[in-house]
Amino acid sequence: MQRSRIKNILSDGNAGQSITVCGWVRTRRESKGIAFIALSDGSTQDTLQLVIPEAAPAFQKLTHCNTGAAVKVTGLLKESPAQGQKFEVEVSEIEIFGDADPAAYPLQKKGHTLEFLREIGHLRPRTNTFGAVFRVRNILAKAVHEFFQSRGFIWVHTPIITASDCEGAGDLFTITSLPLERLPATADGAVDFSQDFFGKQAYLTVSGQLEAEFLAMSLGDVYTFGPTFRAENSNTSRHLSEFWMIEPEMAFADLKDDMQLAEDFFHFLCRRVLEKGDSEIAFLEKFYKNTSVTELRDLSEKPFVHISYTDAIEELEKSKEKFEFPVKWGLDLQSEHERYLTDKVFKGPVIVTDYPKEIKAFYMRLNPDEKTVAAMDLLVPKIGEIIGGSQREERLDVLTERMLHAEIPLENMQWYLDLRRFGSAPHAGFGLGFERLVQYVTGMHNIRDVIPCPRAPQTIKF
RNA sequence: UCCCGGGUAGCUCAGCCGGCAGAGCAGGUGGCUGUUAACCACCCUGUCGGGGGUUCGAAUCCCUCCCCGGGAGCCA
Repeated sequence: MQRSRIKNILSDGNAGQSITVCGWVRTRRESKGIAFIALSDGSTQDTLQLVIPEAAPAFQKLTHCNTGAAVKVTGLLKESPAQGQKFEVEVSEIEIFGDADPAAYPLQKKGHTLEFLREIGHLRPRTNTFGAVFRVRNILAKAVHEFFQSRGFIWVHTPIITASDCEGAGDLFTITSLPLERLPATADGAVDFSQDFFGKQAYLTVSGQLEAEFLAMSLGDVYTFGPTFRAENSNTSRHLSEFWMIEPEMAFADLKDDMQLAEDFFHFLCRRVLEKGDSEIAFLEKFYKNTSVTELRDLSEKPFVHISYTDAIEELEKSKEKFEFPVKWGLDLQSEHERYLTDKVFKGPVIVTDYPKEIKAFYMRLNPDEKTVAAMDLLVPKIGEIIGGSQREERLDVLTERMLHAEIPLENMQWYLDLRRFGSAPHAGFGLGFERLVQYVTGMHNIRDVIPCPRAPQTIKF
């Protein structure tokens, strides 16, 4: 179907040209002798104003042209004599593909709460809010590839179905083709997964990191960008059961390189959103006031604050703030502690490094003090942890000992230990929760509003 | 999973010390020569989340279940 996109019309159109556009009616306003329609086609934040004079044959069809209707219009592009838009289309013909009964269509020309829109997930992308969010999401996704590709990172596709169950990254979904109504059992009553599809228990991945490591240890610098699954019973505005994660992994790199990469990455992403999503951010800023162009500009330039876990604890201990949870070296930072650091002390993103080994994963490299590991978390205001990374333990003996201590069965992990047996080298990487990034950039409070089909405990639609 | 707060018209909410079910927006009809979530007038709208109980009488009080939101934990 021959049609022009509204985005292109508004940026490159010439007054006087004849155009055809397709889209959905946002609002219709009528006066005596003239009618106006705001049309959206999803290509941009702005709507296209259609003007229908009474004399045009299209005027007679307006009763079926309600909010939500899908239409095709042909007309003349003109400079708009009124304030509010550069161009408008004087419509000569209008074709209605599908109307939308105003009495039944849930999206009318009024404000709706995000909670209500969450209940109509299939229609909410038609709102200007969700249009903005999903376009920003696309800008960010593209920027992720641009950033890594420009630096010579190779995009690797780690498995979604995995046999690794030992990452300590939360509960896993088991996938099986066994008959659920009659599961085969072993002698001791457990499910006999040897009869399952893969001959052993299989899961949906909670992270591509371990696989990314062996790819980094052969291809150099790599990154993953794909879906991740956690079966945790988390009911918060920051957790999803299915989310997208980005995990770069670099060979011949230490924690410093890792932090530099995270910072450059974050800066680049913010810059791209400002360049490509300015009208989306401006809209979200105007309506929700949880994000701002100035803040993003700041984020895209300002160097991150770095603080060690030990110094962070000291900072928290000397604060007069009343915390619900205790602050003590060796205990993990709680949300309230992280928020204090980002919102009150440093007023921006903070990288916390060198956490006690007991509270971090087995694969993180043991520091010379033998008490802490070369880990780093990027904390941002409001959201909290958005990136978690580390230099990986490359020494076979140290890694083996830490795995034994963490009670990780070595027999399934020989492939991982092989990387330390043959041509081991320092390497580092991190994981970035993509939805948290979108959340942070758009200012959406609830993570369920930055993914088209959110999956969470007791929540699955479509 | 735990702690709070909610569920009343299509949407947002008032009514909650028991006594006839309300408002704004949306929608409909009419008016208006250029509107910007237009404006003005009139009209329509109910399983008061489900079930049980107390009472002459329950949206309102009690029990219970379901759902939604906020916070916490876990994490990205």
